Amino acid sequence: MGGPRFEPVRTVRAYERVVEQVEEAIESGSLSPGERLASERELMVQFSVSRSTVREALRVLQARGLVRSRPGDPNGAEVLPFTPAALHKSMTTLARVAELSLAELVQFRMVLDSSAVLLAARLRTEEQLAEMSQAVARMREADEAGFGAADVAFHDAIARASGNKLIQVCTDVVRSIVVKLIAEKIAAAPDRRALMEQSIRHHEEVIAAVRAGDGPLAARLSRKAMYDYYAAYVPVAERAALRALLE
Amino acid sequence: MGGPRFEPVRTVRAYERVVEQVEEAIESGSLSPGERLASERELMVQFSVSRSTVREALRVLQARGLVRSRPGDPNGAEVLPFTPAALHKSMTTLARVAELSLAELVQFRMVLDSSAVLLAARLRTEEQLAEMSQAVARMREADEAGFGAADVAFHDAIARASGNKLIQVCTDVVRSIVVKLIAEKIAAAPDRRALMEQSIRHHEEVIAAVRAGDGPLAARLSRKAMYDYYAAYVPVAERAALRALLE
DNA sequence: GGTAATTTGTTCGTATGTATG
DNA sequence: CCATACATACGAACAAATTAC
Repeated sequence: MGGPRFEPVRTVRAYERVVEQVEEAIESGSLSPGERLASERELMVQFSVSRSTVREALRVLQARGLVRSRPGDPNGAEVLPFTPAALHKSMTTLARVAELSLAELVQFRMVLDSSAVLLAARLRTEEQLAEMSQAVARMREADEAGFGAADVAFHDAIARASGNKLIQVCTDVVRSIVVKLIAEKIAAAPDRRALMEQSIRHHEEVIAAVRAGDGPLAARLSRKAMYDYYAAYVPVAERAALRALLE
Repeated sequence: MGGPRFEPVRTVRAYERVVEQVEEAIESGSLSPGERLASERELMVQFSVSRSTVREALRVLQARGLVRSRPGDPNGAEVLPFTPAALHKSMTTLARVAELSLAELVQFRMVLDSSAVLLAARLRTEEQLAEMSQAVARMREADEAGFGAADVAFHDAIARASGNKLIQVCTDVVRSIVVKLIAEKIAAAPDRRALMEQSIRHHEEVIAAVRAGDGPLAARLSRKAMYDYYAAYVPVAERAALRALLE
């Protein structure tokens, strides 16, 4: 005994080796968005594997949102710019199989959004502040269809002003999941118009606090705004967990 | 003109149709973890597609962490219990291709962890409080190798006590990414022992605040603890963004 | 323990629809 | 319109691995 410490061998499939190499090339930047991979027939030569193996690897890379291939394209598969599509997909799956409640999703939004607004109050530029104001202006002038889009633009401006790309991406992903869950309920709300106007007032208060540089106040207002907008769709028993964030 | 409004047709690949059906079965619960899919040869009959198509679909489902297949397994592919592996993968990819800085990752941890602790101060059970104390006790008695594991256990107990599964998963994913980024630096820190003791004191203060039910205090202490532990590894220019969360 | 049967991993060949020039 | 090259999809075959008898 006392010999070399061997490690268990994990048999790694051929297609995985292909995936690893292409993934590494993309994530390290040696393959940039817009560039093309070689054709499948060429890749099978470069990797010394069969066509099927190349294709299985491409399917995995496509599922991860890294490349896209189209039939007939004389160039090979296209390297895609990063999109949070894969993150969105896995978080949606999480929401379904882990049975995330609407309350948990809204609570998560309250946390991220208020944190973004706290940071934005410190770090925002004048341009970003103008974007927020313009978004709210569009919310006021928009019909019920355009309201949602302007609201997204507002929250996205906040998230960008936070200076944290991870907050920005997660905010966007979770927001779209929440909206998809209750879009019809929101559209069918009897007091839709009143809710929209209340939301606009809340947004203006948040902007005022951000402009004044009062991060903690802006964060509190942001949480309150989100609670008032979504609480009606959350079962009564779970609202207490949301209110715990309102102090 | 004035005829029916046709919609653009998105050609959908055969393997995608297979993926959709299996995915729907799993996410809706009609296929549960531990259950088996039919063998590839049977699936090609059920879906009326070739074996290659079945395999491409299985590769995608495997990449999403929903199933696993092993060579020779007389049962088909196994439906897996949910793990955040896919979420972890896509967030790691995000970190690399979007060039997330360590500062952004630590900032995100500060936001999530302090929110979890804020909620935990309200919602924790006595058992969860005991788990936190036990974890800190293990941190004190552990060597430098066991310290990290006990620290993970502490933060996981906090996250679970928050009552929000999304916070719990994201905390875990981002933590592991951060640790992977700077594990060697932490291990090589000259004042490692002092940092560990300081961290233990901070954790005890957080527990005391949670026990007292003072969420805002616990949250502040949590942010301070994380800042003190990680700031040394963050470039000086980016530390200001972290301090913005310390009020 | 050894052998047979079945399954996945992988390869190869072929046909078809599609995009480019 | 045609020729070329491509991705999509199918089917047959062999190797490697696992289970069950």
